[in-house]
Amino acid sequence: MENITEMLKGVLEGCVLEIIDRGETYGYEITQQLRRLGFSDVVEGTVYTILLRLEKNELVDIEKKPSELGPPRKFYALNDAGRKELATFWNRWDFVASKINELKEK
Amino acid sequence: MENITEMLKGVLEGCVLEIIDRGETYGYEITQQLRRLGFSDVVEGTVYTILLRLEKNELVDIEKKPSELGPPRKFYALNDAGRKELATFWNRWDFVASKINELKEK
DNA sequence: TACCACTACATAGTATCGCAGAGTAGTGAC
DNA sequence: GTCACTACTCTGCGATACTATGTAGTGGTA
Repeated sequence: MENITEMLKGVLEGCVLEIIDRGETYGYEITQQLRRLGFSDVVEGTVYTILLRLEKNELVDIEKKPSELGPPRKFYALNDAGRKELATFWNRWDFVASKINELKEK
Repeated sequence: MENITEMLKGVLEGCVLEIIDRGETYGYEITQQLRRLGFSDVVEGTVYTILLRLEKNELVDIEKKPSELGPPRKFYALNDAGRKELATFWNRWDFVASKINELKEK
């Protein structure tokens, strides 16, 4: 799917939060998951800027662990604020999606 | 609903296209419709920038008509390119929405 | 030994979009 | 003659995803 960039604004960060909530993970892996999900054009740089933002906003706990396959990994886990933000995100999504679909249907 | 600004990016323009497709209309009226739909914080400035963009991208035909209630109105109607863009928008929306919901469900 | 592929993180700069804020104008009511 | 409502325009800003590039560790292979 082409040119979904603008539509991803405000939702990609929520997707990253959701993925982290499923279990401690790291940037490279998150990127792969998003690509597998269907957002095949998402690149690492995008995910890392989101992760740094989450860190800056204190929504995640971080732990650095060595990898057997390359450089050390930075593992992310949601803290309380992160879980709260995730819930807020889904509320916003449900609201917007329902309104858009309402417009679409009738 | 608060802070849905980012989530509206790439979506609001599509909504405006859809509203115009329902029948020739003008900026002020479109703003009212969006607010009635539930996007109550949408302001005129936002809609007008979208309309100017649609005009610049040659997606609409424009006709100026006098109003009995105030200044003359600029009526917008989709041209072929506009209808094509609208279809593309809904394709993108269906794709993104399905992927997000997929992530949400499982 | 040299090169390549894959893993893994970082960041400066750019484009796009919705929004805030202010202004201009026309009509009618009180 | 002030106010409310209708109606359009414009400048500048903040947030976000993307582009492009760089760094670095590991393992395979020729």
